[in-house]
Amino acid sequence: MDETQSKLLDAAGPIFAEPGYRAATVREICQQAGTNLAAISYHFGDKENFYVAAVQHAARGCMDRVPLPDFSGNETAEERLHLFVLTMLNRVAVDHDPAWHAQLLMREMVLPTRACAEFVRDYVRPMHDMLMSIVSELMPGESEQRRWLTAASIVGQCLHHRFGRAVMNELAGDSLVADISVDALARHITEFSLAAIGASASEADGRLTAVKKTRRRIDAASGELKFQKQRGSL
Amino acid sequence: MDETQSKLLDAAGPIFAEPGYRAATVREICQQAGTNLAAISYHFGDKENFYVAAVQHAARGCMDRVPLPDFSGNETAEERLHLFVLTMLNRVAVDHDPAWHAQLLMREMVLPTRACAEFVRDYVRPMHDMLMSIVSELMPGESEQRRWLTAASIVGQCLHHRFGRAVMNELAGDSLVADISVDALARHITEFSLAAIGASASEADGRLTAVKKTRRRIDAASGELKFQKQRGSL
DNA sequence: AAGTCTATCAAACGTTTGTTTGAAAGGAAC
DNA sequence: GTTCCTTTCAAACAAACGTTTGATAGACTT
Repeated sequence: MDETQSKLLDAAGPIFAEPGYRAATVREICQQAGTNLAAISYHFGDKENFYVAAVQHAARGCMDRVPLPDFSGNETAEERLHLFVLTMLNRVAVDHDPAWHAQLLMREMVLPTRACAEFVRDYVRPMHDMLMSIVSELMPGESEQRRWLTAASIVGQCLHHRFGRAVMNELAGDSLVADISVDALARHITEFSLAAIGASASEADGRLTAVKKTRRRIDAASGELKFQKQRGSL
Repeated sequence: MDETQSKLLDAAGPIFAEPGYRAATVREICQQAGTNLAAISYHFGDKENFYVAAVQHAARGCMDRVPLPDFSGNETAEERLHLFVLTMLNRVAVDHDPAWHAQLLMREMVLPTRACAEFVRDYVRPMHDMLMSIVSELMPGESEQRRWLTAASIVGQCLHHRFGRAVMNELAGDSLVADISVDALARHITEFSLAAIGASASEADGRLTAVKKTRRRIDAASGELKFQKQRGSL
């Protein structure tokens, strides 16, 4: 990977993520990257190809920063679900140092473009497969559609704390009710879902040693985990 | 309301909803509305004010089409939750005749603009209050934050079938696993949430007469309830 | 040392953008 | 019929956009 291309992709992320594709100008991106105006056309052909590359770049960055947990094999399904939820929240709901990785990917999810298929294949599919295997183990004998719906319920709970953030902040006002740590959030979603499935949530709550280990690893890698306020513009 | 303004707002909805604010041109909107190019500047000042008006217009349209249920008072909390979920899904997850109402509002939710505060006040807040009262009745004695988290879990499940639709279609491929009716979806989310809360889901499932009545009313008002594929462009 | 390929640069290109302008048209009031 | 106010219209405006151009400099090959 050329150095100029890296600089362009890094500079493009926040600009594509914040005001969107159309509002982002190649002039601003190039200026931010410290390159010439013609650099994008030269290296990527045109703006649209460059955007697709930026989405892939964001997906790689997001996966590198918060990798999927690799289970040793002796965790219970409940523990694995808790770890999955925690990982997912750290990927999408938490603003890490460069916050635009997740922002750009979430934009791609709601407003899919040409980059969507690849995004699903590289980023979404692995998470989906992992969750489906956990859910299948938690509710054996159920139909595939019921497991699919259950997975959708779990994912929806996680994603809501990204997509609904602006509205929830507006809704909560000065109340501290929406101010909650990622760990508490993961615990709630896990217990909520386990109770819904019918498994014993309290049973899973007792032995979460593996969760604590991974949580520490994520904390160390990502530094600040607090939520940020966001207010967009037109 | 002037007739020209109505025509402009109606024409603007799908154009603002589909490619977004920046990509929408006043020329195309005016041409679609059959008005002169200067009409938007004349009646609304500038494009940004006009966009805010379009969002308000969409919110009114969406609330008129799928009004909140007015409970007679003798429904159980479980029935009320089921009705609420069904209403919410019909508002956000289903593409009605003019599909752009919900599209524009969901865009406003994820990418908030100046129109967000008013959108929350008029559209989101009433739904939130209703859900919170139901949840409070379902889990008495719990802290406000736990009720808030529970409400977020329920709302997140509903919204996911709008925000995650493109990705879920891509994920499901040719499989029919993601092809599900709104009624079945509402039933799943309601049972899932009731089980999570700890209330008896089967108890609520037995007597859903009020639900059936309202569902018929919604069906009659909205006609086609099937999901639509959507594939965006840059 | 001459030739070749690649990357960068300032400048300019043609288009499209939101907005403004001044004239023209339509009523309502008197 | 004259005046006044609102609305519509075609035309033009300046600004910003993505992209292209031709020149320049450097690195590598022969």
